[in-house]
Amino acid sequence: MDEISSLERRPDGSTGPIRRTALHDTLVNHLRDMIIEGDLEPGTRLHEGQLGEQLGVSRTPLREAIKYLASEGLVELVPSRGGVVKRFSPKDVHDMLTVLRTLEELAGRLACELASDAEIAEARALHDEMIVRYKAADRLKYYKLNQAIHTAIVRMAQNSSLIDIHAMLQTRLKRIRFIGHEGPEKWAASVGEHEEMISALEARDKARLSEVLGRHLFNAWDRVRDSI
Amino acid sequence: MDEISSLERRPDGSTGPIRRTALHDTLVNHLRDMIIEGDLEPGTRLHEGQLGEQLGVSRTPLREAIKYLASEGLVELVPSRGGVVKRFSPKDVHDMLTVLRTLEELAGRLACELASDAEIAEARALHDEMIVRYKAADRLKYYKLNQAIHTAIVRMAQNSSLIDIHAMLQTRLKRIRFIGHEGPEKWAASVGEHEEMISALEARDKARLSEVLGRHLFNAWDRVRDSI
DNA sequence: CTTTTGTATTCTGTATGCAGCATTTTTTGT
DNA sequence: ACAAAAAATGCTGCATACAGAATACAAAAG
Repeated sequence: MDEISSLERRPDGSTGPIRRTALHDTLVNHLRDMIIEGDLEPGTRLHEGQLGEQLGVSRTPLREAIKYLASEGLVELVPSRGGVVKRFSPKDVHDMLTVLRTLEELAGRLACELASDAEIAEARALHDEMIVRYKAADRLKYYKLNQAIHTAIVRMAQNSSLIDIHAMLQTRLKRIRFIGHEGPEKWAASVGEHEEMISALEARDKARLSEVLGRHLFNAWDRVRDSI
Repeated sequence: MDEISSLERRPDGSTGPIRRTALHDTLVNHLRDMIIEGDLEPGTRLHEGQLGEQLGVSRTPLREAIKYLASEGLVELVPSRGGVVKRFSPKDVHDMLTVLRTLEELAGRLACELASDAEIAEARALHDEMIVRYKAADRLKYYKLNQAIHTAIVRMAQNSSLIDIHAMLQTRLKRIRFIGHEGPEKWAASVGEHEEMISALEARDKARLSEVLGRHLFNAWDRVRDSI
């Protein structure tokens, strides 16, 4: 069963006045996940009737969600043909990574200035946990913690616009990263870069953190470029 | 009369099969303009019934447009209260400018590497035209050309993601800039920076162009910070 | 006079219906 | 048998209709 309605139910059994979480958000998140995880491949038309039936909602909220995702850049709107899952060329990915790199370098500098000691400790905790997952070869959890660390560093920069745009680019790239599973030696290199990142952050070494973050993304590109 | 339908009519009197431009795009652009130009002030609820009647469209496409703008960041979606024009705090603006600055610095470096001579010549032409408008004290045309030059430099970087995000930030900031009318001496300073920009671009001097672009935006912030 | 509660209105959220465009299949003419 | 035209199908785009939530207002109780 893939119906959205099940996701609407409140997790806790509380009895207060039921404030239904807006269907819109649920739909957007659901569709976004379907695109990222490859359930909807690039080039696929988002068939309103069929998709709506599958998810258990009518066409109207579905259309609104599709328009929303179009503005996010995951979906392309073709006149009188509706929404189509956007296809990213290797150059598109490279372009996104170039921008992401610049933004993370900025985030690194700001984070060194503005982060609280507590925040840095949290990042260290995430990192240590990630290392555990790495040694256990738990790819999925490693991947999630990896993302969480990058997001944490961006949050420490305390710049809402930066947070927004970074999240947007991460989302667009998620699908790509989902595919690009690197081999053991490249994985090790990635972990090494993360070690550097954390120690630079703890030392509040702007230049070094910024440099590592940039190098990290550049290497990430090298690691996945063949699989696109 | 403010009806959208009038905007749908084709400007030329051609007789071929009428391919109606999608109402969605028209509506999005119209609403965006209304927000930027202050017809819809920050905090205003986007009243679907009333607004739809005013524009001569039904609620359905209007809602879709509102959702789209929400994803763009100009509108906030409040559950069971619909769309509200987003209000930017001074810190929000500062945050956006910080990001924009980093992106323009990147664009400047890339442009020096990748731009064709023809493109640089075009930018110079825009600049010269802008100077003419400046001397004529034609604020509106000056402003438009100013924007066009920045956009042109970003385009020269030939990075689609950079172009997208830059455009998004420019849109969000447009409303602010619309207000921030600086005095004569500050205006002159801005023009001076533009002179530097163009000559750095013509010399393909990465470091200098990047530096000027950054300084330019930083100064722009100083020029408008009081009027927010 | 203030506060609270019940009711009415208004607006959002969702569903459905209809018209037009695109594409595919069928039919007709050579 | 092949090509071109015409019909049929399916989907999107927009409008309308209905249900539920929030707010505003009024009346009653303290």
